[in-house]
Amino acid sequence: MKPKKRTTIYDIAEKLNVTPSSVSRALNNSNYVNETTKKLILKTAEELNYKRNTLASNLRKGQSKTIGVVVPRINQNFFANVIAGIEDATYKQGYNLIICQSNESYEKEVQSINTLINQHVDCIVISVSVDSKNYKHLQNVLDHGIQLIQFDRVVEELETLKVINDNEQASFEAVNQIIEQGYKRIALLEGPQNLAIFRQRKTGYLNALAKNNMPVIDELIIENAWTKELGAKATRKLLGLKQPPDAIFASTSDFSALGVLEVATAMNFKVPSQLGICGYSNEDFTELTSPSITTIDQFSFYMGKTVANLYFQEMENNDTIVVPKIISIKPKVIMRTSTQKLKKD
Amino acid sequence: MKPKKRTTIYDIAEKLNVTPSSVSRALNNSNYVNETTKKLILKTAEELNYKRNTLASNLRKGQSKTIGVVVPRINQNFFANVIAGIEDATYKQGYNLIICQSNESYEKEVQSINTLINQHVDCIVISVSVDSKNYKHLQNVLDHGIQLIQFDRVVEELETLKVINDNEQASFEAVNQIIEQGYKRIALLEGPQNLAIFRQRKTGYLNALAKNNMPVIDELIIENAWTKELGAKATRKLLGLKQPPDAIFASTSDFSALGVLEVATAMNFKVPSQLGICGYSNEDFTELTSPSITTIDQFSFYMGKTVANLYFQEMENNDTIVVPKIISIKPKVIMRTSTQKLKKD
DNA sequence: TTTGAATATGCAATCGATTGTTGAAATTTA
DNA sequence: TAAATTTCAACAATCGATTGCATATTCAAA
Repeated sequence: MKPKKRTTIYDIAEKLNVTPSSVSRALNNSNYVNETTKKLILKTAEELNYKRNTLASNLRKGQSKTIGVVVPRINQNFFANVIAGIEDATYKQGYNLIICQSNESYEKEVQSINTLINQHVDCIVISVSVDSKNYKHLQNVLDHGIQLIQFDRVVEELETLKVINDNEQASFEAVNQIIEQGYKRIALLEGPQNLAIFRQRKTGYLNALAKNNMPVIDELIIENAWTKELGAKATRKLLGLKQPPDAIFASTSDFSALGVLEVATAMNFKVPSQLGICGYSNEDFTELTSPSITTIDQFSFYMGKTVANLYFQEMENNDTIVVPKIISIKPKVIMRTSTQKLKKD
Repeated sequence: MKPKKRTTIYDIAEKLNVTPSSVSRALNNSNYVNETTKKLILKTAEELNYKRNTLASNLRKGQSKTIGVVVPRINQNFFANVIAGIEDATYKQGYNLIICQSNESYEKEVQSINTLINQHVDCIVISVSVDSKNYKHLQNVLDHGIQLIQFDRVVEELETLKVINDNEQASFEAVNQIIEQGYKRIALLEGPQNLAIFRQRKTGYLNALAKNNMPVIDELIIENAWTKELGAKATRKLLGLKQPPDAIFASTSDFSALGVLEVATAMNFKVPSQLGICGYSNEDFTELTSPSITTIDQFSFYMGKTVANLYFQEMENNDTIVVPKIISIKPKVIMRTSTQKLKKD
């Protein structure tokens, strides 16, 4: 590929015998150019197939109109939807998106952050990896005067803009509904407790038990069961107990819930009559399994849009002091067959 | 957010009483700096929390180490996986990804391309939208000396690097296997024929019929049935025929196949005994439906990696002329329950 | 006709990093 | 000791666009 010479404002200027300044002004639709000259410049630019060099422009203007996004995995439904939502909103404002995935690795997360700082992005949007050990790298973002917005998996101690789900409330409601269906021994598959979202979901579970005067049974709470495989493993253990649970709340993810369902089916536990199952995230597949899986919808696309709009909104009152703001979106329990012990009304 | 002053090479230079040139050379690990000075500069850079301004660097060097990606939808499994694959490979080379989604709209596709040209990306990777009317915008990419790689949905007339699936062959094999299972009247749901991939899949279908001496029955070929809803609609029509098909090949997508399955179930057609169903793409959900859906795996993640590596490879022999190269990946038929009319061996 | 304002354009510095050229100092070789 | 060579660092131009300041031109008002 030969690196072709691209037309610049100098080329246009030379051709028309004006200065680059005027060309620049014309292209930026400034008032300080004669209407006739402006039209002529625009026409010539078109003819020469001129494309502004954003690099140069950004360098001069000290901003990049670019937002960096760091997520654990691009190809996970929830994150893909959030990104789609962000893209949808930012595109309309003429902003670009640079996407990085951390692959749940702390090192890669740090490197991604550094790249984005180097790129002079105007804002960094992040959902931290499980593996996140500390938040020096996030502090660094702030130190560089770059707006930082955390979503979903947030570091609570760090005071930044945040868009989160009300995990505790959602979890509380889900467990409540499970109890209403008549389940008595509800197991919990919990996620890595270093992440706030998983702690909150656990709290919601505990609160629901307490409200219904149900005891907390330690052997029914399984740590770190947040993938399909770990969910399956946990289920094998749970269903092998002397007193197995009659419902399993996979608070970590729908993938985990899928593991539960597969093992339950293999072990000949009838779902939902003998075993209720509830997941988290409303992945597309949850309505396609048989039985379909009860889950919690997080409004991921909307979440993405909210993140983007939060940024634009904060941009506007840039003179005032930044108040760490938290937007909490209330997720919705999607009741499906896997927890329908009672007949439907 | 106050736009903080960031440390530049000038700050470092001033502090150490050397010139910016030396700082630059030290940071780039050039040999033309004294080893002691180099260490000192590196140490000071660290202390001052220096981060290279990639904009300036890129402007000067005339390259951006950035690859632009345009896909119809980010949050569609196939594309998300391809992107993840691209990201995986480019990240290792220190490249960044700018992602745009066309939302299947020609206008947005053109705009996205223009943005990427402005951004001086080194390469543009695209899978065109259904709505793509012409390819002036793609030609424009080439005119600007930017490497262009098309994948999956490619414009055949345009001679660029391409990474595609062998759609015809895959389609041929799938239909063959369906025939081997004993199905006699196989319907085809075809996609918009302006896209080559859909034409190829149709050809594969026709070839398989011909090879098995089976007639082409016009009323069994349904145009433009490429979403879940259109797939469902087509199925209602097909199953209402005097002589309904005993198998439906949704060559367009798994979503379409899902529509088929739902309608078939609703209309009390037994799958696979009365009706065989085959989709395309191996979306995650296809193994979770009941029955699970036979489909074709396109190795999406691998496809992404291939695209990225193709670029890096072409970069190396940049002095030679660019030969339009096509890499064809052979997809794999995933035989599942939905077409298992015969007992398994 | 003169003054003043409004309008248009040019000049030159700037954003931050890179790099070819040049020259001084240090080192090696004769 | 002188000459030749190597090593290191400074200087200055450059990438392309933007913008504050200064100047020139035009036009209307006095």
